[in-house]
Parts: sequence; C-alpha cells; structure tokens
Amino acid sequence: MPDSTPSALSPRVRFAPSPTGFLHVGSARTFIFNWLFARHHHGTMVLRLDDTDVERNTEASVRSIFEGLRWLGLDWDEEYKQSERLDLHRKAAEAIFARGLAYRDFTPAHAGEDTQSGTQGAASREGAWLCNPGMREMSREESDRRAAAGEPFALRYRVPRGQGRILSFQDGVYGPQSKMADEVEDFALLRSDGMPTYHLASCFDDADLRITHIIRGQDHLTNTFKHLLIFEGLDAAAPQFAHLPLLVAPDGAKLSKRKHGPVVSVTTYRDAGFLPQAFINFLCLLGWSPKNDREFLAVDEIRELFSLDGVNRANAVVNFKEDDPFDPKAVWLNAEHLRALPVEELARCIEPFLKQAGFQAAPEKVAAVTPLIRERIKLLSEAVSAADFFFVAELTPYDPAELIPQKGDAALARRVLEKAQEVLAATPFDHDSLDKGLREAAAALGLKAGPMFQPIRVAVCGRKNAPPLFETLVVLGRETCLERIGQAEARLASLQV
RNA sequence: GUCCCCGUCGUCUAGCCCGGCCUAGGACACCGCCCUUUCACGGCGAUAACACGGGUUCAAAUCCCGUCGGGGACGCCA
Repeated sequence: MPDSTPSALSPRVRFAPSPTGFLHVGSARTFIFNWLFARHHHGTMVLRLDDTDVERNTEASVRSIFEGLRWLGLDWDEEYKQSERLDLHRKAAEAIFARGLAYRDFTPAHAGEDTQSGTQGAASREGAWLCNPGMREMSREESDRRAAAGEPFALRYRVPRGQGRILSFQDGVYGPQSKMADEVEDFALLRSDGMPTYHLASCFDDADLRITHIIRGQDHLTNTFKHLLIFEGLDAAAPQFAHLPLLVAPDGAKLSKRKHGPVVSVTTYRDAGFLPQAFINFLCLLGWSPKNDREFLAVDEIRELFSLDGVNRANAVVNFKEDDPFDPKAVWLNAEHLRALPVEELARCIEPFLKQAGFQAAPEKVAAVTPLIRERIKLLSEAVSAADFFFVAELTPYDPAELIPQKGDAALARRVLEKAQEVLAATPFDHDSLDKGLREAAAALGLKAGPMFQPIRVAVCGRKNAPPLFETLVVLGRETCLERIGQAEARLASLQV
C-alpha cells in the first residue's frame, strides 16, 4: 500500500467480529493484522461488533470475544455496536432505494431452512443464482401498492446488467481484481423484517466511520465486488481493501468453529499455557513474513516490521492433529518466549497453573522453582507435571527399581542412599557445598557421578527425569530430602523380598 | 454448476513483480552426533520442495499459455 496516499497517513482500520461464538484463531489473526497495520502507521483501530443477526448473537459470545482480545493484550481506540445504528442503516437503504439502485423483492423468505445446512443450496442450482423472477422488473406502482398493503419484502440491490460493466479494485495483497457485474447476484440490503444485512450494515458503517483500509479474510474477496456497488449506492468512496490468506486445517478446509471445535478457540491456547506474545508471534507468521529469516519476534518488533507487502497469498495450514491440538511451531515459539521472560515474570505466569492444580503455590516457592523448570517446559501448563514434586507432601508411588542405577543392584542403591543421608545431614544446604560433598561421597564409594546421583534424584523427585540435582535439593530443603531418601530406602527394602 | 483466488521441503516461509549471483535459503518437526549426573537447553550434521505439460529466451522457481490439484464465494449468516 503506497504510503503516499493521503489515507495512509493516518489510516483507520476496523475489526468487526460477529458475536456468534467464541473468538477463534482466524478472527484473532485478522484482529492482529489490523492492529499491526494501525499501530505501524500510527492510525486508529476501531472495534465494531457486527451484531445484526439477532437470532444467532449471544451475550456469552460477546464476553468471549472481549475476553480473548483482552488476553492478547492489544488495544483499540474506538468501539461500536451495529445494533445501535439500525436507524442509520435503514435510512441508507432507503436512500439507495430512492436512487433506483434497489428494488423490493416480495418472494417469501426461504422458510427457516438454512441454505448451508443442506450443503446443496447454491451448489444444487444450475449456475449461479442472480435474482428472483419477476421482482427486479416489477413496476414502481405495483411495488408501492404491495408494500403499502403490508406485504413483506426484502430490499435487493439492482446490480447493473447487460452494460458490460466491470467492477474492479486494487487489493493490497492480491493485486488488481475485477469481475463482470453481470456475474454478481442481486444481493439483499434489507431483510423482510427490516433488519439490514451484513453487506449493507458493514459498508455503511465503514463509510460512516471513515474506515480507510479494510483488512479481512480472503473469504470476502468476492464479496468485495458487491461492497463496491454499495459504496457507490451510498455515494461514498470505497476504502482500500486488503485480503488475508485463509487459515486452513490440515485437510485444507477453512478453519471453522463447527468443524474443528475448541482447537480453533483462542481460549484453548490461553488455557493450555500459551503466552499471548507467543500466540501473536505464531499467528503473524501464518501468511506474513518479515523476509529477513527471523521468526522469534517480540510484538514491538513485529509492529515495526509489519507491512502488507509481506503478506503471502496462499492459504496457511494450522498444523494441528487429533492427539495434539497445537501446531509444533506455535509450541516452539512459546518455549522461546517463555525463556525470554525474566524469571520473576515467568513465575507470575506459572503460578495460576500451579494453583489450579491444587498446589500451595506460594510466590516465593514458585520463584525458586521457576528457574529449574523454565527450560523444561514449552507450555505454562506443563509446569504442573514438571514441578509437582516440589509441592506435594507425599510423592506419588514410583517403581523402586528406578532407584537402582544402570549397572548396579539394589545393594548399591542402598549404599548410595545411606551415604547420601550422611552427607545431606552434615553439609550446609547450598549448591556448592552439596556439589562438593556428594561428589566426594561418590569418590569414597568408588562411583562416578551418574550412579551416585540417580538414586538420590529418584528418591527426592520420584522419577528419573528431573531438573539438576543440587538446585533441586536446595529448593526442597534438608528436611524433605532426608525424609524422602528414608522412604526410598524403605521402598528398596520391599523390593528385595 | 458459475465466478474468484491459490499452488516452493511433512508444515510455516525466502526467492517470483525487476529472468542468470538458486548445485533453491531459513525455521519448526523428524533422525543422527556432541555437550552432560537424568531430562531439558545449547552446538553440529543429515533427509526433504520449485504440481504437471508446453512455449518465450543464450538462460525460467522466476515471463506467457494450457492442464491438473486445492481453497473460497454464490443466504432475507456474518
């Protein structure tokens, strides 16, 4: 998008979700791209709730959307609700009708049936539907008479036909676009209950709110030709358009709430322990590239680097699976962002997950544990399984055989544990002292570090894979360590019978 | 069905507009090695792609045409 155009000097963009379900990743990405564009150009970000579908809108959905956006931590400058602007929309429709650019369609509405539920709908028709027979040509007199008689009607745009009219615009991502007007159907502006349709409400508001750039999903690319007509009918200049490649599932189909469920919900990512900055980073890389081979980026960096020129045209696959709902790259990025966080901050992020697992996660304790697990977790939620033994009073039962080092036997494990108890009881409980004491003990037993440390690690952690030993011992404290080693000896004894 | 869009490693992508520097670069994942008290981190390495067919040209991933494949729109949903 050339920065020389006046509108690019201070662009106004909008994110216009319809509150018919939870905020899903595709919508979140659209929001993020708009935000990035606005903030990069020092423009204005407008949030508009496109809630003209009274039937399907829910309060819960509105809350869910705000919750998701707030979690992302990205802001907006102005906020509107379409449902509060209905009078404006109706007046706009009347104006278009008055100009002869629309007509009344008295064809009864498709009785309840969702055209899409049958999969058929448009597909079953031979060719594309353009208009209902007899309506477009109806005389103004008859139209007025039937309307006055109270017969319900929808208002449709009278798409110019037979004039060889070509609709065209320059897309910020897809380049020059054009289509014959003859191929555009007479879409509805007003429903028979008087409510504006999405097309009308959206275009009117975009014009009225002086939106300069419409950045939205590519599923609206063909709708844009209709929108061009509406802006014309409104006698308003059309904004710039930029369509984003779609986010698709591994099977190639557009991500949808209905088909893909919670794996596409923003809250699913939040609850699994994604950091919002990592989530944003991941979503940006789906269909956009800074072109400098960098992928791990802070939000501020992305904002600075962002440009519509970097937006790709091919759809992007979000690589989730049945057994693993998150794209590996998203997980990797999250791990990177996790490690980039100052420990205290990471600790604060981890704390709620620990508490939710029922642990007594005192801030000081979490702060002490965090550095030990931060390179061992990729999602915040994994802190629970990575650090459980720091918080439980009683270790969950483990196989005593784990206490026995690789090339050793139970007797060796017993000797190690006994020796360890001596050392731990007599050594100052700090990293270096423990390190020195335990290594000397190993030497005294004629053992290498491995066989010496493993029994101790399993005894205090209850498993083989754990954070580095000395740090772990320190955080656990002398008392707990001694107690757990004692219990380990008992387990070992039970094994020998 | 009609129209619109897209097609580089398994996935995200760079390169394409302005043909040669591309024996196609990076990242994730996977595999191997190293580091190491376990796990992890880190380091190193390997495998892996220009959908296909025609042109144009001295030269094509890059330009043109076609084919095939995928997606989207076609609703009184948004």
